[in-house]
Amino acid sequence: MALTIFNTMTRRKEVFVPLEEGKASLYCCGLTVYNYAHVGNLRTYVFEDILRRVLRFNGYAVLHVQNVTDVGHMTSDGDAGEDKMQKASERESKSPWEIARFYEEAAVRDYKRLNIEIPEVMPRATEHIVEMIEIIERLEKRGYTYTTPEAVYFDTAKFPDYGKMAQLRLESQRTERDDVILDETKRNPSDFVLWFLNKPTHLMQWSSPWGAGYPGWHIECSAMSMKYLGETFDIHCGGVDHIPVHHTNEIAQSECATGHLFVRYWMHGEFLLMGGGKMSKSKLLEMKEEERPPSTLQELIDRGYDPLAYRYLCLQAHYRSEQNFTVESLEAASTGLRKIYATDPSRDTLADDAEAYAVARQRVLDAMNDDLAMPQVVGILNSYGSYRLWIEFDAVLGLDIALRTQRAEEVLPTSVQNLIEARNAARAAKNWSESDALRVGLIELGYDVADSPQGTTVKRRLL
RNA sequence: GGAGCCGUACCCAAGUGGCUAAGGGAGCGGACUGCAAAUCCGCGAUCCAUCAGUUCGAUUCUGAUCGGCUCCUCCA
Repeated sequence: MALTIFNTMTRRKEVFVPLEEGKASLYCCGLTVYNYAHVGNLRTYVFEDILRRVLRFNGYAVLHVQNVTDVGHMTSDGDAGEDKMQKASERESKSPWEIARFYEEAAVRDYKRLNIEIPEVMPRATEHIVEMIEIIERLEKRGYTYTTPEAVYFDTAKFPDYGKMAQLRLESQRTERDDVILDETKRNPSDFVLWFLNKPTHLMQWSSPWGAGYPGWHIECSAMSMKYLGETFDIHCGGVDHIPVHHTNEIAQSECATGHLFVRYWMHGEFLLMGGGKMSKSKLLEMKEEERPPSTLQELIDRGYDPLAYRYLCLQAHYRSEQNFTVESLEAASTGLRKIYATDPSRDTLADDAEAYAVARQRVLDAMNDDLAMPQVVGILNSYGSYRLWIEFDAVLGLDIALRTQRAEEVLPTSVQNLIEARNAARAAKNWSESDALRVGLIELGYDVADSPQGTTVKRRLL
């Protein structure tokens, strides 16, 4: 089965045909570096990692770009909102640049722990101001902009296809809510900022043809994606929340600047839910201690979970479905992954039957290529329980199966050996209380103890 | 006010107009063990929120109702 992916633009599954044979260009809206990535962010990055691995499994050379948003932007298009970079900067008494680097490094660390492959290019917004200005100039030349004392705006009325992907009906988009601050200098509510002007309190400032200021939020993705992937490229990813605003605006400014198609396939990852809704600080605080799932990868690790258990959990829900994240589901994933690691290569009957193996392999491949149906992939793999099959598809799953199963062969430290000897002696003497106490000691050190007719085996716990 | 999504066993979660509604975890039964843990084997929804309708036949299509969520505002 040819690789098929769901394109948000057409709302249909489409066969993936790249622009250039054998190559796949991929841009993922990425890191905002004013705080640690939370597990919800990470779910989306895991999805994108699976996508790049599936593309490669299908033989494509992948060029994957993920931006680093290190410019803070105002919450609203006006001047009244809070800027998250600036806020973090004040909170931690560091410059915005230091904040950005710090959290960028933290994110890369999370990536590695989750076996998320580092994208080939991770451009920083602050290092591409020139490219952004160039695009705004192109837009200006073509008559798509207007300038007020507040900012240079994109005039959405000039782009008839505006809001096409999000299926926005602009006439009914007029917000009724009073918590949204409107910028009175805008011509249309949907117009958005390309370049902010006259914001003296903003810490990051650059000079531009329109005056000192800083870029609007959306322009960085247009500038950096086109710089590294070309004016038209294959796949653009992000969270579903980006569909109505961010990606809608990216399409508008990119296509108006170049005059042709920006992205061929749009893919969006759904949200991770906590406590029945999108995760938020207030919601987390409302939850009881024992029911509150970890919200960052570090917290997850501190609470004794393996990062790959979280990755495995992500694989068990489809990327286009919301996923409930609970302590219980994380526990379940953890146990499930441990059992995968316990798969016995010597009992792999499927591996010896070439025909049956080919059938099984094809089933998995078909599921994987059907819009990344990873829950089905995992389901099929679990039902076969074939070590060889797990290993082959671990190239996509990224669960370190070969590595972890081999680790069980390692030599035990002498302190552990001594405990085992002592316990064996106690067992020979049928001194069960002593034997049990020694076993507790071994378990506390992180070892599994198993007594069988063939003797006692002790293995380090993997998860 | 507008747009859209979802509701499958105790939990997480696939799926299909009609063969036995995946898979995982928990639970239960058994094997193993001195007892355990781990592991292995077996069991689990006559039913897919509710109510109508379309259909020879619907969990899967349509409509309504109830419940939950998301977006329209920075957001994965």
